[in-house]
Amino acid sequence: MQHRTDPRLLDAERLIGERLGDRRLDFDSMLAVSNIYRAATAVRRRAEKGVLSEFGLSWGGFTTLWVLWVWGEMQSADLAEECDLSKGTLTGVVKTLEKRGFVRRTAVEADRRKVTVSLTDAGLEAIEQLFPRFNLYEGEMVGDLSTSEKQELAELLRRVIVAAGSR
Amino acid sequence: MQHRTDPRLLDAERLIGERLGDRRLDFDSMLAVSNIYRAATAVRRRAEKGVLSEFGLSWGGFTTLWVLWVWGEMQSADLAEECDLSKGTLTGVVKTLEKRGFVRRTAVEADRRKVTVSLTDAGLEAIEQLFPRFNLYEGEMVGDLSTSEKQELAELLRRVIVAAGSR
DNA sequence: TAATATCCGTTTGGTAGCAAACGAAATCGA
DNA sequence: TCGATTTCGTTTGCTACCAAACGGATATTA
Repeated sequence: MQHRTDPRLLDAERLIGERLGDRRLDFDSMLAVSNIYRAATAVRRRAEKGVLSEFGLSWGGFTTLWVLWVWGEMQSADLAEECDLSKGTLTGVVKTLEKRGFVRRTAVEADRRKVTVSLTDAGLEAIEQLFPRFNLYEGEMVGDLSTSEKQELAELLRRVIVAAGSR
Repeated sequence: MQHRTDPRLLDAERLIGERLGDRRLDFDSMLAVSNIYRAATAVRRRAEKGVLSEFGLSWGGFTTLWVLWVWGEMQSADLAEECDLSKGTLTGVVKTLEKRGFVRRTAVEADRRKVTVSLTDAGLEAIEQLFPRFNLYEGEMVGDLSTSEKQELAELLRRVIVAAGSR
C-alpha cells in the first residue's frame, strides 16, 4: 500500500501512536474516512474554481440544477431529499438560483403549503452547456483510475454511505 | 456491479441519457465523484451528530484539535495547511475553539506577524477523551469493508486527491 | 536608512449549511 | 363542525467556508 511509503504519513502514524499510548487505534478506518473527506473537498474545490464559477454556481446550486434537469419540476421537499440538503438549506439555494434566473418557484393550487421548483429557459440552457463540461472535469478528477477501479471506488463508497446512514 | 441493480439508479441513468441526447457521458466517473461527495457528507453528519456534538465541536474544530494534539504547537499558517482550510477560515475556527477554552493563541516574539496555536489543558483532555470514540465511529462507518477493502478505498481516494489537486 | 515589496493573520462580504422555531394550511377526531 | 395535530416551506441564529482586501511587521534594495 503506497500510503505506507509516504514518510510524512509514517511520521504522523508514529506520533499518533505515541499520543495514544496503549489505547487501540484503527488506522485503516481512520485513513479511509479522512481520505473520503479530503477527496470530497478537493473535488468540490476543483469543480467550483473551474466550470462552476463561470456560471456563478456552487456545488449545491449545480446539484439542484442537475436534479431538476433530470427529474423535471419537483416539489421542494423531494428536491431537498434528492439533493441531500436540509429543507432550510434548499430554500436558500433556490433563492440564489432564482436571483440568477435559473429556476422558478410555483405555488401548488391543490395544497397551498406546497411549492414546486422548475428550470427556466435560462436554467435549461445553463445546465445543458454546463453538464458536459462538468462531466469532463469528473473524468479528469478520477482519470488516474481504470474503469474497473472507478466502479470499485463507487461501490465501496456506496457501502460507506449506507453504513454511515445518509440521514 | 450492484449499482446497476438499483432500479432507481437505472431510471436516473435512462433519464440522463435522454437529456443528453447524442452527447457522450462518462457514467463511471460521474458515479465515482458523486459518491465521494455523498459519502463525505454522510460521514461528517454522522460524526457531528454523534460524538462531536457532545463536545460542541464541528468537523473542522475536531480536525484542528487533532492536528494540534499530534503535531504540537503550530504556527497558524501551517495549521491551516495541515487542516486543509484557508487561513481566513482557520482564524474563525480557532476563535471558536478559544471560546470553548480548548486552544490558546500566542504571539511569536521573534516575528510579530506570526501567531502560534496550542492546546490548553482542557483541549488536551477533550481530544484524549474524544479521539478514541471518534475512531470507533470511523470503524463503524467503514465497518462493512474488510481491511484490504479499506486500504484499497484509501489508496483509490489518495489518487483522486492528487488528480483533483488538493489546492 | 528610507522607500518598496513581501509576508502574515485578521477582517469583510458573500454563499452554504444545519437545527429548531414559526406560521399557514391541511387533516384528523370526536 | 371545530379544536387539536400534523405537514409544509420559510425564517432565524448560528458556525463554516472561501476569496480578496486590509494593515501591521519584516525583508529587500537602492
